[in-house]
Amino acid sequence: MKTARLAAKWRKLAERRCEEKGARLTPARLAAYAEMLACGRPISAYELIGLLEQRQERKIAPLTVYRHLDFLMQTGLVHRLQSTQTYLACEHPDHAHEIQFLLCSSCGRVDEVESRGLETLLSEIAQERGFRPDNAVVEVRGLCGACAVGAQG
Amino acid sequence: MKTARLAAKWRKLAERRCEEKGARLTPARLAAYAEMLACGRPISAYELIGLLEQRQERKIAPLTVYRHLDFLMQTGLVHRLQSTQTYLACEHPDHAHEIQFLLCSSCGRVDEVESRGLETLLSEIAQERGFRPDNAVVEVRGLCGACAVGAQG
DNA sequence: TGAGCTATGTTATAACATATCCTTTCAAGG
DNA sequence: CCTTGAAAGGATATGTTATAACATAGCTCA
Repeated sequence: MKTARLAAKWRKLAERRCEEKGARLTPARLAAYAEMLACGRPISAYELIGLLEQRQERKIAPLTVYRHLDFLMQTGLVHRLQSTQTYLACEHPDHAHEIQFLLCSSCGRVDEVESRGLETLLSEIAQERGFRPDNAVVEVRGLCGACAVGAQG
Repeated sequence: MKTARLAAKWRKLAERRCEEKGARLTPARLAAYAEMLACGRPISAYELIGLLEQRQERKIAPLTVYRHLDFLMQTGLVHRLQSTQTYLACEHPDHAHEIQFLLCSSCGRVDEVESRGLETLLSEIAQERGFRPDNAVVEVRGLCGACAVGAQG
């Protein structure tokens, strides 16, 4: 199966992650992952379908891609951005952890942030209210450094 | 137009908010708002359509309801939960502010939280990265107090 | 009155996601 | 080698969420 070019580093990472989970890194899954890494920005499931169809010169059903995305999210290789219904290859895949995102409204760039302080504060807020948190969606929209400069600031 | 029963308190609030914005609180908008308040939990746009159709005994197009929801969100009377694509009448509509949510996975209950500390921390995190924040989505999923107790907590 | 604005209505379609059912792949045990 | 069962993949259809494009109604104010 044709796949996007994939640096050895990322391939090994994906293999390791799958091994840990006893999951199979099939060609189709690897192809989806490689495509997302090559793309480097958040894309919708249907954009991913388009990219894969172009690469492989055949039709791919939505369900197929959603299954691959689910798999990649479970293995921590891909994140879903809830506020835009898009998916993004993880930039810091060396650890599994809670992540927060900074999304630039102007250029579309996304920064992953890992703030222990934020996680702690969220836990405290929850605890005060007797709430037992499971996972948190934190997505901040605004202007990234480069775009903020351009926009007079 | 038939509308759900709406306490005077909420009606006055809606009128005041619209007046502030120079916007018109039409019967259709009020009906949508009343329905959401009566419902008391987050619902999808299409659930709202169903409720309104039942109440008014006529067909309502999706676009109509989406326009009402947009209006109610702009006036701060309704929030959208990004992680579930649902809408919720604001519980604390006396002020316009950033809000965070605690969503119970078990009973569906949603708590609105207003944490100045969290806003500050998010600003700091953004600033460190040269990011200029506009708005933040913070939605924590987990178990509310009541459900956590039931679940051996 | 009528020009201009806001709101609403109608129809169609785009965009995102899942259900159902069947086939293929592949590793493990006979 | 063969079978067999589980996991993965595929085809088709459908469900769910949201918006586009265009027409009509009703209010406001000169």
